[in-house]
Amino acid sequence: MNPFATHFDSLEEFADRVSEVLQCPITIEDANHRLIAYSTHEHYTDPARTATIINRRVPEKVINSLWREGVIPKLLSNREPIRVEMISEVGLGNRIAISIWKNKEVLGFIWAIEMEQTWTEEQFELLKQAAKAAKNLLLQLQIRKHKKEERIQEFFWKLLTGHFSSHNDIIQQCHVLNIPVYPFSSVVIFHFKQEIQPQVERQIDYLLKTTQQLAVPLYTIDHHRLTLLAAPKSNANAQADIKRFLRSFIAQMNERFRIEITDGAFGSIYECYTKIEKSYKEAQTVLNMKRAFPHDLGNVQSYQELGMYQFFDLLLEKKRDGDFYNETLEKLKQYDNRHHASLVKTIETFLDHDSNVNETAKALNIHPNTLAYRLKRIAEIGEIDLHDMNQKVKLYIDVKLAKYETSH
Amino acid sequence: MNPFATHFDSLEEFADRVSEVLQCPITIEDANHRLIAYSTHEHYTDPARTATIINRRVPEKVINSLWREGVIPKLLSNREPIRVEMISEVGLGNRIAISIWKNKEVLGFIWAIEMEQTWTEEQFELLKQAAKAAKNLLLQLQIRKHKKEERIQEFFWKLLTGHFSSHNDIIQQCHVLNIPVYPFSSVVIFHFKQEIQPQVERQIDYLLKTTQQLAVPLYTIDHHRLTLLAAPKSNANAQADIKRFLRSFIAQMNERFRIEITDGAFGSIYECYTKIEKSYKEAQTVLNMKRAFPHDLGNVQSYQELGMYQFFDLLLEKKRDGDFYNETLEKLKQYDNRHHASLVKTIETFLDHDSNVNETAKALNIHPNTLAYRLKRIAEIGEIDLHDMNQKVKLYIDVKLAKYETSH
DNA sequence: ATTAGTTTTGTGGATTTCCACAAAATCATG
DNA sequence: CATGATTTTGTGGAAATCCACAAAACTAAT
Repeated sequence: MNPFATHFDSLEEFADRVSEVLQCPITIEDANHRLIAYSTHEHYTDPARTATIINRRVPEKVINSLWREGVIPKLLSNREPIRVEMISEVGLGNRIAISIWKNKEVLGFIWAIEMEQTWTEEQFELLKQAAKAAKNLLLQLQIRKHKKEERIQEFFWKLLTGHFSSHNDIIQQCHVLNIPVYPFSSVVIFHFKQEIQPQVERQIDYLLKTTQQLAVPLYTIDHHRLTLLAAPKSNANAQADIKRFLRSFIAQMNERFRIEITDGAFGSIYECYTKIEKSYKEAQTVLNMKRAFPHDLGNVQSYQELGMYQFFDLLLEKKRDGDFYNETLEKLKQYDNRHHASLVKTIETFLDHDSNVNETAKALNIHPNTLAYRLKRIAEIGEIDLHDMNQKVKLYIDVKLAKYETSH
Repeated sequence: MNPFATHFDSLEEFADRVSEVLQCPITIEDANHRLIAYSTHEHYTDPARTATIINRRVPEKVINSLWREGVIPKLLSNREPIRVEMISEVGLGNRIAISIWKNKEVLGFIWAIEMEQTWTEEQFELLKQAAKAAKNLLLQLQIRKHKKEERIQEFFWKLLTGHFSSHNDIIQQCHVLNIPVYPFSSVVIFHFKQEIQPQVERQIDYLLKTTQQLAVPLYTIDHHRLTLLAAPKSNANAQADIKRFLRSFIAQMNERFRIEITDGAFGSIYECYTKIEKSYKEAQTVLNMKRAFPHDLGNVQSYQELGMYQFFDLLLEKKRDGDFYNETLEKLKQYDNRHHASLVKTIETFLDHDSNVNETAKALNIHPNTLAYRLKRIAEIGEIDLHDMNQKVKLYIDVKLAKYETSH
């Protein structure tokens, strides 16, 4: 006899019924640990549950603990209820949990708190039945969500490609689509090693929905790329917050799902939503430049950090028009060719290392005096004063620009 | 009785007649020391005269000597014949010279060599008569020249403004207009302190026609500016040759005529005549940048030396579009405003002096440790690594660009 | 192979730069 | 004007950079 084989008007009603049957507080989450429903009978409740109910989602540090303890991996691979030992650092009491399945996909979880008495075999059996019953209720939710999701996707692409010209129009649309609005935002792009498969999409969704480092009101997936709108909490260290998010997102995708992300980048942080297009372009520029200069821009992620490479596309265009002939560089190249030397490589490395002789010598595996000699020759042959910032800047840009041109 | 009161078919005939009458070699030059005619009777001839005849103009070093000795100034202010002592360093024998006048303008000169016998009063008188007779002959020459000059002016402006698209068309036009063609050329612009008056135009013409450091096939004058096409002799040190020309032209205008030239600049050196337009634009860019950055570009003359400022117009355009927001710079500016400090000035000077602490401290009149402290603060406040070339370059450009923007 | 010219590496000392610490001066603010 | 924070200047020693000189290695010709 199944106590859940009746019709429920809402998921709340269902949660209350499960709670009644099992005599303990019940929480139902979706696959991304968003709160879907919770029982309201008066029972003891642990701090983790309270926090979950208040924020309408499970706190990130709780999720992280559960991953570390192997609880969530077990739930994702196993249809049986499992007992979860107390994790007092994050306020989690003794729990019983079970995942809700549809075919091979996890739709959500039911969490129970194990009260004074240890659960009987019968109680475990009842929880399994509850999980089966929850499946249909969750499916209905999902269908409603999918329809909305499509409209949101289209809206996001319009934002990215600069389809709107008024900030207020955008805000209004957000309200209609129930997209939260934040004061500051930046476009983030991740480049994945493999093309992103539907299963990975769910994993991405999972991480984005569970992260609380910053808000991700919108995201979209396209081939190898995940593009999202990131809203840092404060403006003060927004830059740093986004960087931290990038790092942890890449790490978690790898640790939890063995998905490799080759690269991540983000554009400037803007207040006006019409600037999302610009931020998107900037993020793309960062990715392009990182591909062209993997060595130079290895740990650059933001458009700000891109420095002089910000305007390389502009310069390349002019260079293609035949401008920017650099006499010094041409003379050095010529010398390199005629005497198969490597003056250009030498000056590039020297400038890469902030004109520091020792560091450069190490990087080139040559004696510091050798470097000094070469620099003397470079100054002579290229007719350049290596203590003149303007000349050095021009030469540095031209060297890198020449590389950029051939890398295209 | 005037022995020159007859009709002469050519100036050569006239020169021979003067030579006959005075019993010595005669050379007639225009106001720019170009050879107009010379006598062919067999007499002793000094090396200076030989060289003049072969090159069809007086060698520059001879002209320079004559200026230094005060001979030419005297000829330009005085209608009497004068005796010129031998200047053996430049191969000049004992000479008698007189200027040819029309109203208040000197049209040219007659030079005689004083042979063994010292000239009599009568001979001086005959030379004066010859000078008067030469006037009409020279005037006819001038009229022919003026007409041609107008067509050449128009042609030069067309070249400067990119009116022609084929190199060969241009060369052909040059042949028609009798303009010599050179393998390499660059556009030079001089900016004069005062608007250029007709009298100064003649002085410019004089210097340009007499210089032999490089060829000046074309030039034009417009308000404060003299624009000319300079053809260096060799390609090897063309850059240096043009620089030398600039320096000496400015010096000579000042020394000889008390005319002040505020600035001079030149574009890249091109082979193809269609690139004259580009060289002209480049020279203009140099002048504009020098006006905006007098301190930074004090002794820059060529487009090559302009370095990174070459593309400032391009960058400014983008900056006006709202790109190139530099977080570091904004933070420093903000700090400067709030605490009326001078971090921006400090970092600018530091970068101006190639990141050299001691030099910068001297330039700012502060203790090196003060500078070190400020640099530490700059790194903290601007969140910049002052050993990262890329970041430094970006900051340097943005600092200068901000100045450029306000200077407009 | 020889040879002159160029490049690399090594050595040692003069000079400069860098840092840590501290005192003095200045500034902001109640 | 008292106070604490920030900035400037001073001192001295460790570390690094620079430079001159020379030997060795290498190259490109004859």
